[in-house]
Amino acid sequence: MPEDPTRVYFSFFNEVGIIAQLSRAMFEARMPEGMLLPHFSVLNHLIRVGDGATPLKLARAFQVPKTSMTHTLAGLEDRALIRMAPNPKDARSKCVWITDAGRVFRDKAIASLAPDIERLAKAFPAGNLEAMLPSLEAMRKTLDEDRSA
Amino acid sequence: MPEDPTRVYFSFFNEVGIIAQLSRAMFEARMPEGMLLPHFSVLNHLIRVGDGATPLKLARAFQVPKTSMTHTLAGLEDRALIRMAPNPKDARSKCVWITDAGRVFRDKAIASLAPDIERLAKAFPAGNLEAMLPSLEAMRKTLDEDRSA
DNA sequence: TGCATAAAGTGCGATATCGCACTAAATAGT
DNA sequence: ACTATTTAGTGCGATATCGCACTTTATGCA
Repeated sequence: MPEDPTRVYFSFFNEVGIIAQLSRAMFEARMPEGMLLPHFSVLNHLIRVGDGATPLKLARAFQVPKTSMTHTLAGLEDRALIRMAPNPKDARSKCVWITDAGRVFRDKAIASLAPDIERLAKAFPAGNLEAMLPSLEAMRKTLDEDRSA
Repeated sequence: MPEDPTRVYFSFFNEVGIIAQLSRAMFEARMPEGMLLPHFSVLNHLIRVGDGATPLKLARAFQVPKTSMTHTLAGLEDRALIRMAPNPKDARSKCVWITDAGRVFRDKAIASLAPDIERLAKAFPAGNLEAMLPSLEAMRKTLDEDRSA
């Protein structure tokens, strides 16, 4: 019974959409007033991948329009969690550096999320998720390339 | 090498978030001006699950605040794709019915998405996705129950 | 029955998101 | 070297999203 394949895609994207929504809400419930998931995501990225990248690089990494990244970075800079310096290699451009306060914030945020993760882990062991990661990455890349094409 | 389990959750939610974002953009690129994914999703739901439900029921089905659903339904009603009638069982409430125009719109939308799905299916066969569906549903339900608790 | 509480829907305000178009700077092609 | 084109970032405007508070109706409880 080869079910209507279209249905499978719709179901998949529907589930993914709701999970994204709910997990984001869960994250943001732990954040201090005005701090949103994108703020945290950028800080996390700066630490994991390294800082000094340009806003455009970050926008591409997160697959958001550059105007959205500008907005997110402005919020982080206002709170002194990042610092924006002119790019010595390109005067049109900037470099984004995380500050000490930014590192502290990121660490605290992760710590504050621990209870949620732990609770989730009980119902949904990490190994279970890990198995899905390669497929999800593949799908993300497919959509990504499709978009650019 | 039992990697930091927290990392796994972060990666998972990160991938899911980007997929949700990109797939939504792909969908909306096919929609006529002003029609968004939530509009389509509601129409699709009304057909698949059946219409006559209240706005609150729909809000819960999609895990969005009821104000968001009010907004989405208003858009659909303005375009005469749904009809809102008073709920005979409860004067506070309403019932949402899909119109003929709504059915036509939904069918056309699906048809217009076919090329995208087909393209995706080449890089990412439906069977591959189908395998993930049970896990995704389980995660969605976990988050859902967690939220209500 | 009468009153307190809860629930359904919406108006309003705040803000995140994002497309468009602009400026300034780099790059390509002659 | 000069001009045309491309690129990085952002201001602006439109709108989706969502929290809060309010109205109206239902429900629970004495």
